[in-house]
Amino acid sequence: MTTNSKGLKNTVLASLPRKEFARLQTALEPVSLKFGQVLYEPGKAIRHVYFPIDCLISLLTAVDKRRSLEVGMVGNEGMAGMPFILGMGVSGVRALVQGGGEALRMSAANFRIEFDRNPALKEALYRYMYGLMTQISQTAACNRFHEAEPRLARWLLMTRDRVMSDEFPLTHEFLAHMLGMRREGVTEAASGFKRRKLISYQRGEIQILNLKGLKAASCSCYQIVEAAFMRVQGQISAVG
Amino acid sequence: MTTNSKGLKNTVLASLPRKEFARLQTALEPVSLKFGQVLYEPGKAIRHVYFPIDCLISLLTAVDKRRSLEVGMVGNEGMAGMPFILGMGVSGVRALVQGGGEALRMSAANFRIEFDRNPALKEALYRYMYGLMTQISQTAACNRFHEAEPRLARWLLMTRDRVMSDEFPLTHEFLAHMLGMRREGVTEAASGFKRRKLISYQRGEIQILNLKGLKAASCSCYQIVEAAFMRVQGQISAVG
DNA sequence: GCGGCTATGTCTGCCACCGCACAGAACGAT
DNA sequence: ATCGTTCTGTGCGGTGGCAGACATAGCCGC
Repeated sequence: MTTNSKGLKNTVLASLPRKEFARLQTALEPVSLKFGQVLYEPGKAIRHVYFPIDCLISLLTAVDKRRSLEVGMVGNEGMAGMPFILGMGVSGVRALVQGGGEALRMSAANFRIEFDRNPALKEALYRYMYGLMTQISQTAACNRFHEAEPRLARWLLMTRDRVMSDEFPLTHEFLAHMLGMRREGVTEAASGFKRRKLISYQRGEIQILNLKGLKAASCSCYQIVEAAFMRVQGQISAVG
Repeated sequence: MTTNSKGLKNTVLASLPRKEFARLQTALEPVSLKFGQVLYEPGKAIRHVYFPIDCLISLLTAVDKRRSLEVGMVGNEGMAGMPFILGMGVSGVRALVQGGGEALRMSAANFRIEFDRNPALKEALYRYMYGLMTQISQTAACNRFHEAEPRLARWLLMTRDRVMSDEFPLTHEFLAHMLGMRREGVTEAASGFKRRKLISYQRGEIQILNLKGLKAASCSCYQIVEAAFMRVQGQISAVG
């Protein structure tokens, strides 16, 4: 039930002791999320929390009608609906399904109950929260300092890690919204990668051809963020 | 004990029921923080948590030797050492005293104990965490999209709100590190404000002359962030 | 009151990215 | 097959902010 048809699973849920997970399970409901679906809107109430299995959810902050920026990415390493673990019922950001796939969801009411009486879940989610904070902080700096190409590369790599596939549907327009730049800028950066045979794409389908090359083209922020998640997942607790 | 000589106080502590605060108090220790002091380094253990009273702590992410960016600001509305409430003992960011002043601090060990058995403190801090997340997300977008002048204005306003004074020590060099830009860029933006009589400054002392004008010169991110903190402070809980 | 240090002012070239405009190309619907 | 739509490619002028180099001006210690 944690795993989908391909044997993938949500690592937060997978980290729970069997007994604690068993209690959760009855309240979890498998759902299939579709590309473009909007899960949360800023200022609006959160109805469900989502544990991605092989889908990908983007957290976006908008500054005006046209311009937005992705501040966080939620894949199978985490959960969407973090305000809830802080006792808040409304989202501060827009949550958008950026890669379609399966997830497990739970109603807000059920989650509140389960979260309160499931210490292992609590700990796992608080630790994930720390990783998410690190990710947000790092991407903030990245988006400020680094140029289009490295940022695009980082983004593709992080997406790949979360959807567990070298190929995913994605238009330049969409990428522009994520990276906080113009569609033309994305085209330029992407066509550079295409020419160098790092990726290929056509009409909304992107494929990673040369993983190593893409990593070399990305900024160090990629490693930093991924390392941060590794760290929070790996250990029992960093508190001495 | 929550209040300093000028009657200012830390709002997190002030929000606690008298009884719960009383228990905390024995473990709290008043300290005077000096400008430039470094409280946390990324990857290093956190020894104390800090509840600012009239000082200001900056949370910074560095991308290389020269370039850094402020991702969060902690004043008397919050606490420094948030990883601790997530069960982590190391900081992900650099914490720097940006405005000298008084604070109450508690050792990591004591905080862990108090935090665990003080539900009111827990709730207040989790709610503050939500506000901090909003702040970080918003400044991420702001730092990406908005120009030097509005960003500088926003930063001065946010600082003013937290140090509770229209005047504070601050060099252009320092501001540059906060805003993720060059010292020369800060000089240019600041001299524009000076010419327009919004601020005045000389050798590391900045003074706000025209608050309204400065607000008009800042971007909307200022209101958005401040409104977010108002919201988390004002209510019992946003969960229905 | 001199020399050194730190803070601020200004200039010159440069470049990544923006805004806009438009052209081609792939796909879907009828 | 044709048309409209969506996606991608590419050009052009403009500009904010970069890098670096200096010049000036307060402040400090001796």
